[in-house]
Amino acid sequence: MAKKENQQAADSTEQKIFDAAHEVFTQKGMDGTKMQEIADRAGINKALLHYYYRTKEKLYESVARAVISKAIPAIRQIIESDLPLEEKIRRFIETYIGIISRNPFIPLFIISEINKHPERFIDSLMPKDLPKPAFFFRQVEDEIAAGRIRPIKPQHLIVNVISLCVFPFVGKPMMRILLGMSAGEMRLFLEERKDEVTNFVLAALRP
Amino acid sequence: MAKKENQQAADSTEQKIFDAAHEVFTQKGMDGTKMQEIADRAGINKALLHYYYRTKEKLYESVARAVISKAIPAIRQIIESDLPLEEKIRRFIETYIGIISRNPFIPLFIISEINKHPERFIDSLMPKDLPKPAFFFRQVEDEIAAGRIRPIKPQHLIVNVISLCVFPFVGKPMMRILLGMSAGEMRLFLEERKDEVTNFVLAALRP
DNA sequence: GTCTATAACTCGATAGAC
DNA sequence: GTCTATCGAGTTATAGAC
Repeated sequence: MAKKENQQAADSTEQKIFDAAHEVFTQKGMDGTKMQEIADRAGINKALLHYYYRTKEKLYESVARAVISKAIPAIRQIIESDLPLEEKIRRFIETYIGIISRNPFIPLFIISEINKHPERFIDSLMPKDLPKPAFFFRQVEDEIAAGRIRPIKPQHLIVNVISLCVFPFVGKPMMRILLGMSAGEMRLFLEERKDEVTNFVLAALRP
Repeated sequence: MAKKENQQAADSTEQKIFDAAHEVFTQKGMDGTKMQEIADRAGINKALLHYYYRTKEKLYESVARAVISKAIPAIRQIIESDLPLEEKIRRFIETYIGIISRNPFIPLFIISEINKHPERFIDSLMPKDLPKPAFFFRQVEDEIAAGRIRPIKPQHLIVNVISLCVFPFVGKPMMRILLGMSAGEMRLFLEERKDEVTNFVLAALRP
């Protein structure tokens, strides 16, 4: 199992704090998180948190930065690759849903925190190497011009794909209630999403 | 303009408090909201908040209950109607995106708060008259059997439609950054979603 | 009903012993 | 490095005058 890159050994105090903070912050957000809860989960006391990370703010930033910079590169690589469009869409969906399944709290964390502090994210937490969708857009337009897919604005296509991948995880509790599913049924249902989203998107693109 | 149903006249103190609380709670959530800010926005002082709603918790519950019970009936009506499937999908998307456009903070509020306090929602805030998707499911299966639409699990169809409607609004700031849009461009882009989602879904359903 | 003043409490942060 | 104890700022909640 991989360690957090620029962190200490997995069971150092600093790492235990970081892991505990990661868990609590991503589930409860900045405001909802208490330093006491992080300390409890790390099996130490509050004073130590401040010894390693001077303030709650700094600990939060450390977590947020790690979360964001971990989420982006995989996506970027696919978006900017020169795979043919259909294969690119397949891999994007496969990879994206895979990441979210393994980190189900991350999307809502990012969305909530961007909404609450847009400046902080844009100014200091946003990585500089965002995916550049320009090439992907040209690719879509070429396929449309060649009559191989139905006309659609590339921006809408990308937003549609992301929506179909992310939202069912973000809105899981809502969906469960609406569809009347048990926790187990919901898990199975979400596992089907890779195939479902791929089929749905490719079907929508047929000329 | 309609008044909140079971509330006092629109400019009574109690109503002013409720409206202010509605605005702040839906944008900042339970934890992010300060009673002082609600008091300021209502043009009164903190003590009065406690006079009308004994605790912050009770005020929050009052708002949350109103938000949820307002969001559901319009949807329910369409889902359970006996319109033909295509028309039902058209109206659902039209209505749903319309509601969200006019109340852009509501979806994220509901999603965040369900995730933070699932028990509270399910136990005490969920209305009893949830939309019953059973009839809609049968309708989808009939269309598939008749060969009029491509085979798809009805549960996935409904989740797909909701995802396409809701997520772009919830993830607006993220989408703006990714697509490099100005606030104005984003507004126009979201206005196109009614048509885009309708076309996309109906295209995906072609046999 | 509405206000001012303040009590009671929560929580991030620090001091200081070991 | 780690702990206990405590401070101090900020918030919810109440007491009491008008």
